Amino acid sequence: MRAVNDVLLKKLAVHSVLDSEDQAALASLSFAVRTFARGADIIKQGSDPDVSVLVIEGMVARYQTLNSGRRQYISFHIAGDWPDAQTLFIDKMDHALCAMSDVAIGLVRHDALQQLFEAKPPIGFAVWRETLIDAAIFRQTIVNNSAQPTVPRLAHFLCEQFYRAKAVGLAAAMSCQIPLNQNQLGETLGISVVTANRAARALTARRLIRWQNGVLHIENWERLCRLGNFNPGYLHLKRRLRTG
Amino acid sequence: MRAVNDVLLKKLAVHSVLDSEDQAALASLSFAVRTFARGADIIKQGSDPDVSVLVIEGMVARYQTLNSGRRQYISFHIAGDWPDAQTLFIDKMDHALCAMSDVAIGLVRHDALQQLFEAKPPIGFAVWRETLIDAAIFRQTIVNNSAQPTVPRLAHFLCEQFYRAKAVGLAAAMSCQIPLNQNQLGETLGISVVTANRAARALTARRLIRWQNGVLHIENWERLCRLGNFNPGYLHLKRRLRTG
DNA sequence: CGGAATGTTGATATGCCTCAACTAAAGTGG
DNA sequence: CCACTTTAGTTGAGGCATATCAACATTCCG
Repeated sequence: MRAVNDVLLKKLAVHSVLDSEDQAALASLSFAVRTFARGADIIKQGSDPDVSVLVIEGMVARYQTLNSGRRQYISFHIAGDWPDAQTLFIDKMDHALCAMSDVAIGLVRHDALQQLFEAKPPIGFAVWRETLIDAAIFRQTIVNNSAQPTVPRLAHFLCEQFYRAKAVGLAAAMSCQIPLNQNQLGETLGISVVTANRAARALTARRLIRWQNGVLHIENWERLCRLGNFNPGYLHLKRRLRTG
Repeated sequence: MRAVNDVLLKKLAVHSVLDSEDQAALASLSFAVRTFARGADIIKQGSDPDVSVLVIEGMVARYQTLNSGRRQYISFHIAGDWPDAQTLFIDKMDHALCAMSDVAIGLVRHDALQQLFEAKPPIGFAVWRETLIDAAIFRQTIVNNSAQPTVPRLAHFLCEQFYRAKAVGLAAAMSCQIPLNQNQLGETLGISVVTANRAARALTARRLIRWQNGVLHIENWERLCRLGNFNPGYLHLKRRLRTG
């Protein structure tokens, strides 16, 4: 397993520039490492956590449960992501956090973070920036789930996951891990399982992807992006990635 | 027209606690005031603004334009809101900002803000908190637009708009301004104009609302909330509001 | 007065949902 | 090791909610 502070530094470096003093301060943050099995809840909706979660390994997701019992997944997070920097200045969780695969996470106390941000504003700005990129991803999800038919919607979703994995070095040349089953996929895109299945088959039939056992292979990146109207600008990376 | 800094102070006070020194620092921020006519673009998608926008009067919206030409509205903002605190640490606008009604806005330079945040971290935290609440609203919009049928979806949208207006003193006992036409409503909820019309008629027919000329009257708050599965927790106000 | 923007309604088409059955793969316990 | 159950994926059929098309009503504004 990679060292916690390492994961964090590397991730922030993708988006922000920190001097060596700031980096040292970051490295001195103390994290408690915990693991969760696939499917487990990490933070429950309605709770009031005093710690923040950093993903070290695996994939975690935010979701909400509706009165009908249906779940709606909101976003997915991989190593280096900080899914509840979102909750730093917020009292009560308006959603839950769960493990999509077996995961390792680092926990750091909110008050320790707040002290660090007061002492080193640039670090606070870097983390703030992370939360703003998160928000940009939410906005894009609103657009994708509200305004695209199912097949482009799935295409866009896959493009985003792959591109983000690539950006932090977690993707192979043309493949990455997306450990969702088709039921969860439906609850992500706001469609039924059957429609999720048919959308996935449609992309496979057109030879744009292969997707088995939680591993996505992209067969035609160019066309997949075009079909999904995917344009990575909203991810606000410092530079375009090479995608084969 | 209300004084710019006044609007800002009052809004932050709804969510955060600032001491008198911080308040003084905030009051000293200098804003350039500008007005826009209904329908005008305030910031274009793809631009790289060096100023931040504070809404002083009227309603502004974020939206994206799809390749098909269809617009998807993402969020709406009223006096006191800071719609692009979201873009403070972000280079390029991934969406546009437009005026839904005639509006007045205050502009403040990014670098002035950043200096203020370095000098007075609590102010930065308060604004950060604002952006996190914005993000919470985005999350809820994902859930609403992805997982609710059209009539509850509209109900939820109206509940949110009214509740937010109420929270900052911009709503009458049981009514507030929602200056959208039915075309824009459709582009907000991800449905066609016709369906938007029928959803609005359905709520009217059930005597839950009246909605004319951009003014929404709520006839039965209780039932509207229940129908829309609206629970205001995600707005993260310090206390529940009295809603008659 | 005429034209544009907006709201309303009906008819038809269609994309997606639900229901249901079946296959395949992966545990699990005797 | 094999029978059994569970989980996940796949496919077809029929129904329903929403989109599209089209016409008309209403209001606003020049």
